[in-house]
Amino acid sequence: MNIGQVAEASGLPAKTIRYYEDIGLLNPARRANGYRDFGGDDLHKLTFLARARSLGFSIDECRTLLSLYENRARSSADVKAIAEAHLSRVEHKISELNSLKRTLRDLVDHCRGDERPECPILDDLGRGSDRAN
Amino acid sequence: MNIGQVAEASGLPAKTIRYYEDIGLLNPARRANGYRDFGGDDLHKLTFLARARSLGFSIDECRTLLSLYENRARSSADVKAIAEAHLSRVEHKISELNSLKRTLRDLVDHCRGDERPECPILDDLGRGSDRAN
DNA sequence: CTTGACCTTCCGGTAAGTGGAACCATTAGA
DNA sequence: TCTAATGGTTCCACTTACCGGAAGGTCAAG
Repeated sequence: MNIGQVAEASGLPAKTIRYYEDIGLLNPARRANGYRDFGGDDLHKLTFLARARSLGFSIDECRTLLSLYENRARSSADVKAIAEAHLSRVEHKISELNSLKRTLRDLVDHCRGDERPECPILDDLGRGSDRAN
Repeated sequence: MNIGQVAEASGLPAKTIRYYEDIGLLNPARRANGYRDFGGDDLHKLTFLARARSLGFSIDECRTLLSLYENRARSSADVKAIAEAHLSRVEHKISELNSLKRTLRDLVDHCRGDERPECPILDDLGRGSDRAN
């Protein structure tokens, strides 16, 4: 398959696929004309990567996950550890964003949003860091 | 004040302050010896920026916010619009992360995490995109 | 006079790609 | 057969918001 076809099939942009090859996640064969020649296993890797990336795993985690995927002697504990670490990162981020959201909501709700210059949002930003959060 | 002192006072690293000058957020005076010489207004700007950045506003938004802050003829509506846009970005991100979290939680909960290779997480990643989310 | 802390600029790197230029290959149509 | 369209190729620059480090200038203290 040409790159356009695996791009279509995997849902990843061709640019991204080339990039993945560049950083060594992939090693597709080459034809005589220099074109990449992707096999079914390459496509499979790419869909694996697409899914893993869509779950927010970093490229480095994807690399490890992929090697575990291809290693029949793996321990599921290793996979789970990566996923749990990622999950707690996500949970941490969510709580950060929730606290951010409350602050922003509060600021926004107190601003009239009219043609006048008075603005509690700017007041907050301008008033150093002596606040309650 | 020297950069180390405003860094201390604003809570921003000196590197960041130089960067902010570089991208035109700031224009501190210079002494004869080439050292930056920060005034009270510079420090005020920096604390404004530190707070705005900590609320997750982009540098570009900070630039706009700062110019509104310094513009006595502003409309609070302009400020509010920026904050609301940011708030909805945050809310959007939160809901994305929540759905991600559910998926990851589900995957993690179904993985034994032992020394055996069987792993529902890898099964999911490897099984194309024919799933329910 | 030297040591150490502080300042300066500049270069490179980060994550994960995206956009574009310049160029080659393949194929369909006039 | 020429040409145009489409789709490959490589390489370089750009993105965000900085951080790390090198090479070197400045300043106060001992």
